[in-house]
Amino acid sequence: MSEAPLPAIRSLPSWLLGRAAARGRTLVAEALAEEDMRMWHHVVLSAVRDLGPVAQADLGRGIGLDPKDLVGILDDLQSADLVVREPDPKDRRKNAVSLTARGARLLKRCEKAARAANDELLAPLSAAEREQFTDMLRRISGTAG
Amino acid sequence: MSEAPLPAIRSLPSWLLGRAAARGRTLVAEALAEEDMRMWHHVVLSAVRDLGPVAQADLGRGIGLDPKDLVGILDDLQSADLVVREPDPKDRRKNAVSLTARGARLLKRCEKAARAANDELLAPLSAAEREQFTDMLRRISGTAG
DNA sequence: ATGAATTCGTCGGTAAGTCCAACGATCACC
DNA sequence: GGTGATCGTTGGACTTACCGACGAATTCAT
Repeated sequence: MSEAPLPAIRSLPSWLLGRAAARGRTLVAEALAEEDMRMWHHVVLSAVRDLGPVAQADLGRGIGLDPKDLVGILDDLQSADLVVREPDPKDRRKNAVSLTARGARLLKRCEKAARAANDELLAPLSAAEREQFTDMLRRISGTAG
Repeated sequence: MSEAPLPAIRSLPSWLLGRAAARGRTLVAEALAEEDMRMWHHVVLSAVRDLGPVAQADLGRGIGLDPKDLVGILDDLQSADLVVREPDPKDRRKNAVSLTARGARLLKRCEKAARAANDELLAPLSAAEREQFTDMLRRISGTAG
C-alpha cells in the first residue's frame, strides 16, 4: 500500500513501456493458455494465415523471430495439425507453410481471446485514446509500415 | 524493405507494446553500456537515491524485482563502490542500503544517457504527444501512483 | 516471558526467451 | 561450372523472470 514515489525511474517512458508490455504479455498469455497456446504460437499462426503459403525464412523475418526458434514453434503447430509444411516445388530449399482447417479455426478463437486481453489491458483508456495510443505505438515500435 | 502487411498481429496493442518495449530496452541498454551499467543496475541505483537508506526487501518491492536477483545487483554495485549495505540498528535483519558519492555521480551520467535514449525512442512523437503517451502508459502499466 | 508466526537476506534451481555460429542442401549468378 | 548466397535445421551461450527453502532476527499472542 505504501507506494513510495520513485519519481526518477517511473517517469522514464522506457521503464513504463517495459512494465506495460509485461502486463500486456501476461494478460495475453493467460488468455491464450485457455486454448493451450503460447504467444509465439498465436503470432506464427496469424502470420501464416496472412502470408498464405510462405517460406519459414520469410515468416521469421515478418514477425521478428529467430529461424531456430521458429522451427520449434512450427514443430509444435504441425504436431497439433494446425499448420502443414510442404516442399516448395519452385525452390526445394524452402518449406511452404500453410494453415490447416483446424489451424484456422483455432486461430479465430485465439484472436478472440487476445482481443479480450487487449481490451482489459487498455481498459483505463477511452476509445479515442486507444486509437491514438496504438497509432503512437506503431510509430515508436519501429515496425516499418 | 519488402514488409508484408500482417494486419492481424500488428494491430494488436499488446504486440506493438512488446515491440516498442524491446526497442526501448535495446536503446537504453546501449546507452547505459557506455557507463558499464545494465538496466537493473541503473534502476536500483535510482531507487536507492529516491528511497534514501532502504531495506533490500522494500527496494525490491518498489521496483518489482525479485529479492534474489536484487542480491546480485547490489553485490555488483557494492563491489564498484556505488552503494553501501550497512546493518540497520533498529532491525538487525535489514540492510540499510545507501548511495555513495561515486554512486550519485555515476547515476547522474546514467540518467543523462537514459534520457537521451528515451528521446531517440520517442523521436517520432511531438512534445505534446510524448506527454500524452507517457500519461497513457502510466495508466496502463498498472503502477499504482 | 515463551512459543508461534512473520519478515529479512541469501542460496538453489527451473523454465522460457533471445541471440549467434555452423552445417548440408539447394539455388542464383557470371 | 564454380562461387557465393539462402534455406531449414541443430547446437549451445546468455539473459531474464520466477518460485521454494533456509537460518537469523523480529513481532505477536498468550
